[in-house]
Amino acid sequence: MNIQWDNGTLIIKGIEFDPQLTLIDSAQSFVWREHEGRYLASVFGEPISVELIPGGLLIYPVSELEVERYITYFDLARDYNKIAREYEMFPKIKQAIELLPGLRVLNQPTWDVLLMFIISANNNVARIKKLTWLLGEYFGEAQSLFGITLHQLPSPEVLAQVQESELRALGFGYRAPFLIRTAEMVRDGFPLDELPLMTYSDAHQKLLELMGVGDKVADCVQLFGCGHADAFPVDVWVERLMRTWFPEMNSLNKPKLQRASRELFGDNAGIAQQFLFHCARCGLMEL
DNA sequence: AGCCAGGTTTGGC
DNA sequence: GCCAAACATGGC
Repeated sequence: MNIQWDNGTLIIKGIEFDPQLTLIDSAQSFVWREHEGRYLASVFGEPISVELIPGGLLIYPVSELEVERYITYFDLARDYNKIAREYEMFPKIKQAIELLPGLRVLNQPTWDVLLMFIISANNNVARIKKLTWLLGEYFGEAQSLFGITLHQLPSPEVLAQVQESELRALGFGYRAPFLIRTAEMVRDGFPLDELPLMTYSDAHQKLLELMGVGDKVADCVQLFGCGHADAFPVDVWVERLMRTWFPEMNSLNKPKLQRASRELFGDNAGIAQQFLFHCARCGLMEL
């Protein structure tokens, strides 16, 4: 990986990164949008853009102090080829990783992931995107980059003050009180910032205290927002694919399947999960 | 009309 | 502890 920073522009060469796949299509973040070849979002309280350039990736604006933060956010330091090789004994995983070059597992702010995946419960990707967008548009700070208006997601303090009826009117349905209740808990001291430092199990148990967070949402928050690469979210697609491609899982109920998969796939279970999930959901591998 | 979507909560055993 | 039903919404 070759990193060049000059006056707010960060150029990274020698890595594979597919912004369309990672930021838009893979359903791990719902804040990004594409506009004329650029991918835009408000992250870490400021607007940011990503675009592919010949031989690399251009990120703007980035201060010199933020370079490391964005390397981490886009997970550019992880060696995905090495992970593929380490899954030699699981051909389905190796195959899935090789089918999706440039897909990376983002390391997003914990709070953002928490909001997006409370919304995701028993919901479809198009509507999760729409509702995430509405949350920012109505309650988050507006910002602008290249003439495009972007919105941050609301802070816990702001969201905790929103009326349930207001969220329901926007289409959040029964998730409305979950979002508000969780915002109150985080505002009142729930230790979101400590989760990345905790073990998988400790963080998982802690997250379950939040309203609207069950096993699956907790795993997503840990994988996409706490750096817990060993978290293994089991949604309807992953349950389906595990039962088909790993028939030994068929005798297990969902919680046991989750635990067994996580233990079977080890420290990078969540990385593997993301590739399997996308392959199954988009029909790249036959179920 | 009925089923599905990156499930969680609640209540009954 | 395990299981079923209820829960909002929109697309097909």
